[in-house]
Amino acid sequence: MHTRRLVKRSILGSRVYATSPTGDGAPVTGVVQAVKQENRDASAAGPRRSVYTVLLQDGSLKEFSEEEIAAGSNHTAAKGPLKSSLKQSSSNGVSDGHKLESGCWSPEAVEEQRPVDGKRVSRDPDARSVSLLEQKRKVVSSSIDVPHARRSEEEVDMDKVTAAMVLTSLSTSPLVRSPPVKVSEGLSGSWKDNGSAGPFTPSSNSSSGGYWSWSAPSDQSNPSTPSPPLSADSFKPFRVPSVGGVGSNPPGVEDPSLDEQDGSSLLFDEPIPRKRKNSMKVMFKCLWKNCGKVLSTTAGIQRHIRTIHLGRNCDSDCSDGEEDFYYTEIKLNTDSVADGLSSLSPVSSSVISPPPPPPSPLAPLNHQPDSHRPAHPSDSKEPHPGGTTPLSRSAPSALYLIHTDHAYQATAPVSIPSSSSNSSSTSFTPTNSSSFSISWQSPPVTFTGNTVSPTKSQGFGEQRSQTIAVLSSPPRATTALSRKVRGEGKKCRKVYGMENRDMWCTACRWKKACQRFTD
DNA sequence: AATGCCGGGCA
DNA sequence: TGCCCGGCATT
Repeated sequence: MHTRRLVKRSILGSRVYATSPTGDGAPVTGVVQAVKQENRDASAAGPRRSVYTVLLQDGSLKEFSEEEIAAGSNHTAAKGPLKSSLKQSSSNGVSDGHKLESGCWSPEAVEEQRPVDGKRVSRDPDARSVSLLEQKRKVVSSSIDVPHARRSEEEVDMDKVTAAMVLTSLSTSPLVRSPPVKVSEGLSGSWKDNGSAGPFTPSSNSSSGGYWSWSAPSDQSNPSTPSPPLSADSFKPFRVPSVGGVGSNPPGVEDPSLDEQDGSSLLFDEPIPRKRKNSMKVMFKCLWKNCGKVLSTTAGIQRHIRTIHLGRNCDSDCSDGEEDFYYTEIKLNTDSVADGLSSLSPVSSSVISPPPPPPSPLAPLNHQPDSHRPAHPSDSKEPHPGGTTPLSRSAPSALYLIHTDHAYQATAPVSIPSSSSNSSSTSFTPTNSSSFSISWQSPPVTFTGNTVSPTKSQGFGEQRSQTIAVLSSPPRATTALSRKVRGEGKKCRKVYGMENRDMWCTACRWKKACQRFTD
């Protein structure tokens, strides 16, 4: 049966070589559009039993006898109209042995080939009818190409329009200033490739290297490296609805708009629920001893470190990237502390506007060890303004993400007081120059160690992002620090159940942290 | 209540 | 070191 199907497929739509109809003997290529049986179509010029209607390269249809053509291996979609030749065609194999087997088309075979055809093919004993359907199938599939192409163009246009609209709305929105950036970013590749460390360079601030990380807090699984699969996954869902399921669109044309939609969808629709919360501000904190300077741009913080602490005056070009060691990225949820934090950035608080805040996400708090940095002062607790003790807890409010180029930079838990009910703006102040410690007022917060590496986009590939998720909760800081965050994924117990305990990983069997389904 | 897993005990 | 389990935290 398979062979039969192969034969059928090999003839129709196949590229063949034929002697030139002009008579000069020069070989021409064409695509077989139909096969006729000579005894049924006496008008056919073919001397033998089969006549092949071939669509030639110039678009004309010619009929050839078997001897006049040689089948090629390649299937090529027909591009021209074939109606005239369809009616009387019947299906045949390439060789004589196959072509006259009128009964060779078993209903199953036909059904299998045309599962979507509403008509009952199997009822028709006549092979010609069957082959007619086959022909139609070919024609349909081939004729689809044309409309598709047209449609995709329209779609692309629509996408462009949509993208433009989105852009317009976004760019005019006071809350969202970065999307325009994303557009340009999208051209260079999937914006998700930024990972958690992807630098966004606002068009208005490209030189200063303004940086917005749009990564999700929980993107820890792929800290800094691009994740094509992921982006592809998120790509499809949007692509399908927007393009209408039409395949084979010119990628070059379509991608930008797709990125656009994808991006906007990510911004507003949140395809991957837990991964796309980004109502965060990204700040960069100088980790230098006795310097808690917080800037809003990587360039700024780098410059600061380079000039102030490293004593270098040269441009970032001559930087060896050492600055990266001395600052950390702080991501913080802006939902409730945006205002309080705005006072944080002495430099360009205006530059950072709260990203579109989808209601607060799950709050993994990524915590950066600071151990490596020179004489880190932040171990000392910053006297909390409100007189509350560091561990005092009030209403939970926000979560903060602290990103660092190097996870080992920060060992001491950097705690950020979430200003919730009281002292919203005062609780988080780097003013205490000696340390940038923050005290917890809110429940579990997760710091992610992520590569800040603004330089990454500029060719600095050396920074590796390392993500360490540490959960610390104020109430039981001691135990919480040591205890691992409960994994979200399925564990052996869940997967295999108690009855299949022998299938568990050893860790699960020993009631230890699961090693098989790690999060 | 179920689940995940740390800490600790035992062989 | 491998194994097991009490007990706690989290869901």
